[in-house]
Amino acid sequence: MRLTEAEWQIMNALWEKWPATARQVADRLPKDVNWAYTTIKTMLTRLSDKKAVQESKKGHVGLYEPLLSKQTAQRSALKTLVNQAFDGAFGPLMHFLVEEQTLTDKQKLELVEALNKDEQKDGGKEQVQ
Amino acid sequence: MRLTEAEWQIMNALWEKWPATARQVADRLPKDVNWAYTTIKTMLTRLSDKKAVQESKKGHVGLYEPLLSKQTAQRSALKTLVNQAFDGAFGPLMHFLVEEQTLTDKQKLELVEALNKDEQKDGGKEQVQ
DNA sequence: GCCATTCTACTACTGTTGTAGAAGCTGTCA
DNA sequence: TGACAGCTTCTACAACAGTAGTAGAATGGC
Repeated sequence: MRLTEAEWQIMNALWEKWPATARQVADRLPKDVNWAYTTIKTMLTRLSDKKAVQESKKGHVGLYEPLLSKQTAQRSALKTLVNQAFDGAFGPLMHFLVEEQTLTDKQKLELVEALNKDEQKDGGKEQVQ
Repeated sequence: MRLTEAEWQIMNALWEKWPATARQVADRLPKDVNWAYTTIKTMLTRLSDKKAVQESKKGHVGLYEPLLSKQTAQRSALKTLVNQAFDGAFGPLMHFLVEEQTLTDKQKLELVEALNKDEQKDGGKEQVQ
């Protein structure tokens, strides 16, 4: 499932807490996103057409909830990125992240920690320090 | 600079080796990309309009070369992804990469190695370029 | 010199995305 | 009971993305 930029905004707002009405979604959008209410409705309808969200009615008011999980969407966005920009392999992406002034030292530290935790989980071999 | 999916294909072919003619770009596209020659020309022209490539003439034949580096394009694609899908922070992306069955053990190893190398580099004195 | 091939420039069509106005329901409060 | 607030559906439309046809200029082989 492919989300457009605007759709990500909506979905992010929805993932935050759901079910939600269109109004609630609107209220949760970043302040710099100044869309008309109808714009949000349109987006939600389109997302519903794409089966990324599900709409139900409480009275005459629409309630929305995600059908697509954030994780799944992230996974597929990442896959698209890797395919189109990093020769289809994670290696180059990793390389890029580590080498290309993209990560702060703090982030590198976090990454090392995450990896260590992961290694332990996996059965604990050598540690990174 | 924002590249569309089709534009990535073209740019990838161009980054491979340049300057290149439209024909050469066409020949380098993945086999499953079956675009008419004119489609590639159109793309190259659009990329030239966007200043992502530069066109020059050798006789009446166009020669193309990238103005936008792959690295820069990667960086900005990554930034967009992180902003839209990972709450604008690299932490969640890292977390995702490490935790979500995305990385093979081999990739993790590579990553650890890259990080270690990087630490050494950063830990020492200034770099000579 | 002429024809087939190969380029180039220009134009066009289609679908998708971003954005929103208009107008019609419904519940509520004075 | 009627005015209003707030919701909904419908409709629109411009910009962009993907894709390619057409026509004319240049080139190369014979």
